[in-house]
Amino acid sequence: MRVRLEDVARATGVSPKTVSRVLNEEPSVKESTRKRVLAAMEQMNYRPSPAARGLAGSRSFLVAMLYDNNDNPASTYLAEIQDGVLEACNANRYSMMVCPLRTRVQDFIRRVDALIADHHIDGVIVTPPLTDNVALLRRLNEHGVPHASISPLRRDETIGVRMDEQQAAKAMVGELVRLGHRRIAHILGIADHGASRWRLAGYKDALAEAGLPFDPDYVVQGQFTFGSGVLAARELFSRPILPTAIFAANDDMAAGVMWAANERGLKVPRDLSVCGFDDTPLATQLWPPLTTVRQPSREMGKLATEQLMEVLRGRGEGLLLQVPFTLQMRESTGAPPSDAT
Amino acid sequence: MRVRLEDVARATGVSPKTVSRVLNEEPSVKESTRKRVLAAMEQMNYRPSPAARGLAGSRSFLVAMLYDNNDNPASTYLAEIQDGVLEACNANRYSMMVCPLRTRVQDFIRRVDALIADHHIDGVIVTPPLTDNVALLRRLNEHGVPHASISPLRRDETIGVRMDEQQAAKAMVGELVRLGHRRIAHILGIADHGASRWRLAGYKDALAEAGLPFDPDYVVQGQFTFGSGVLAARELFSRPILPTAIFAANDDMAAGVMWAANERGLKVPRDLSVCGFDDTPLATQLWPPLTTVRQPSREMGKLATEQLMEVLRGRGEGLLLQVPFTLQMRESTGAPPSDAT
DNA sequence: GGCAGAAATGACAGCGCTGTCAAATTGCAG
DNA sequence: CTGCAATTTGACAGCGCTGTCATTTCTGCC
Repeated sequence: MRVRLEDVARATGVSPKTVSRVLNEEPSVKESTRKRVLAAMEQMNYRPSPAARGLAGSRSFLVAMLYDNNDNPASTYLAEIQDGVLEACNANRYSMMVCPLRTRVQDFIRRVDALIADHHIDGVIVTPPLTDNVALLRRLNEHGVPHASISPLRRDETIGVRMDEQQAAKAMVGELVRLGHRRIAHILGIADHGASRWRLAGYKDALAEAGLPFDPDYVVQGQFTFGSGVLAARELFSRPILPTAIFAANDDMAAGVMWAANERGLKVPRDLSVCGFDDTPLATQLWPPLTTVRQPSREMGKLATEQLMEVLRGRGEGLLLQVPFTLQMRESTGAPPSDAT
Repeated sequence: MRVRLEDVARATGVSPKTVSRVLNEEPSVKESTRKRVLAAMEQMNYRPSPAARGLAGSRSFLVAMLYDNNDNPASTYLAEIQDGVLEACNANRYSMMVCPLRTRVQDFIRRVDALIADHHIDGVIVTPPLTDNVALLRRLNEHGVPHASISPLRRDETIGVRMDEQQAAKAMVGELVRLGHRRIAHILGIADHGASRWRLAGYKDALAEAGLPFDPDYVVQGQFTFGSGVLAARELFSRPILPTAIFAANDDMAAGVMWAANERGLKVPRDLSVCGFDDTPLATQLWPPLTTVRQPSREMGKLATEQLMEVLRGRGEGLLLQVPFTLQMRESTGAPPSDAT
């Protein structure tokens, strides 16, 4: 039948417990013994039973990735993160479960309780916007389940990975300034998402640095969706003096802006420059292709998971890493119209 | 501590084994006993330990969703399916694992072996294009692991869910004919994908029904990607007589066609009608919004999983269901230019 | 060389459930 | 009522691993 730990023990001439120690990378095993055991495991193609390990021990070698099923960020974003998380899990011999949460439903916390109780989840990866859900985070702490966050709003007491979105937004808008734009509008994301705050802050920073005034009329609320981008752009187009560039807080809204521009007969980038944030596949599927900020989502999923692993393996506290951003200058941005004041 | 099966047994005054029987919905339990046990479970908030069940029994209550990580169909498509699968799993008290496979890598089959051996996977959901990977299917059969497919190429000996893509494609192209088009081109998907074959077949059917000739020059190879759509469209635009409508085998390629049309100064739909297949979010993020065929991916994931559950629960053989399609007529299609011959 | 203390290993029970098979209970014909 | 089969329930071992604690082996040092 199946090769068991006991079989490996017999083959190596040690006790099952010692093989177990090797398996769990416990330190108190003589190097020579470890080598022999590992060789036998390899040779016999031994594969530990997760069920037995979970039952006997306290660990399940299971990680859950939580995501919000209401305010769904672009699914491509989540899919990429999931890919990265999975990669890191596999590398560490962990398994992953995905767990969509409907935060709008009253007892979504119950789902978390059930998940943890049922499966003895060892650790959790939290994706935006759940990263800022205090009820969720409190619950995870109560359960004593370590978690790593991707782009969390708060930077203290949190491990995981982030990108300096404020700097990125500042750089993006700075680029617009460099192209000659003076009237730059911004479309906000959903109010309480960290992404929205940072991107707005970066926008303001860039204006300040360029000595441009901050005009509240040029900042319109959006919801991160294509449709909200269309509406926001229409609103901006109703201003007495039109902006020459619009920085949308994400790509979907930027796509909406381009639609609205088309609608109004504005040619991008000749009459209006448009840029977004995230660099989703959509960015290169628009015409013209969208200038945006590239965010390495896959990599971020992987890094956050690796930090979680540090904790799970008891190797340390885990860090909040920071990954670099890249500006993707494409054809949706250009110099402002020459007749612009 | 944790409420165990034994605790429920004691509270009900029956043996643990009887509680176990109730838990597993075994038939040989008197109705009155079952009710009492279920009540106690509910009242004590009993949650069975998957680890213990997996260890003692032969079942793991785990389902794996396999997908191809090379020829990745649009990630939104997979995300939707995943959502549906997850929903059905939860409803049946099963858990789900996701498992990306790199079929191009020599030993991807090993990953499947490992998955099944490690986790004692009870059943598998196979997504396109893995549904047609004979090596994979053979392996699953060797392992004796039941599987349900989503849009499989073969219709025999397979359970899961499909859509009549050929009929859908025929209807779509038929719609173009009705609008007055006579020169309708088609952009193929990746050669060995079922989706490509069916959509081509439907295209041919519609031409035949309309009494239009099939012109091989109007059928160009694509790869399901945006870029390949651009290239294919350029090729079509090099024909001595241009088509008045292009039916691309999926939305991404249709988006590419629209880009290429723009490039060439063709106005959609005035000069050229464009339509796709799948109704991904992209379809409504284009300008003009894309006419396409809606495929209920989420629903399909759910239905396929439910069929798998039928088998896992020993309630039957499972069926290959068929779901209806819907034509989404949007603004990328219209009457052909009046000067068209 | 002998001894304390550290390092390495092992014995054993038990995690929470289910499979097997035996026992008790029920239903029903005679 | 009895007897026999069908139905319902229970006793018990054991799935494959790890925690606890005892035991053995190895150090360095007087």
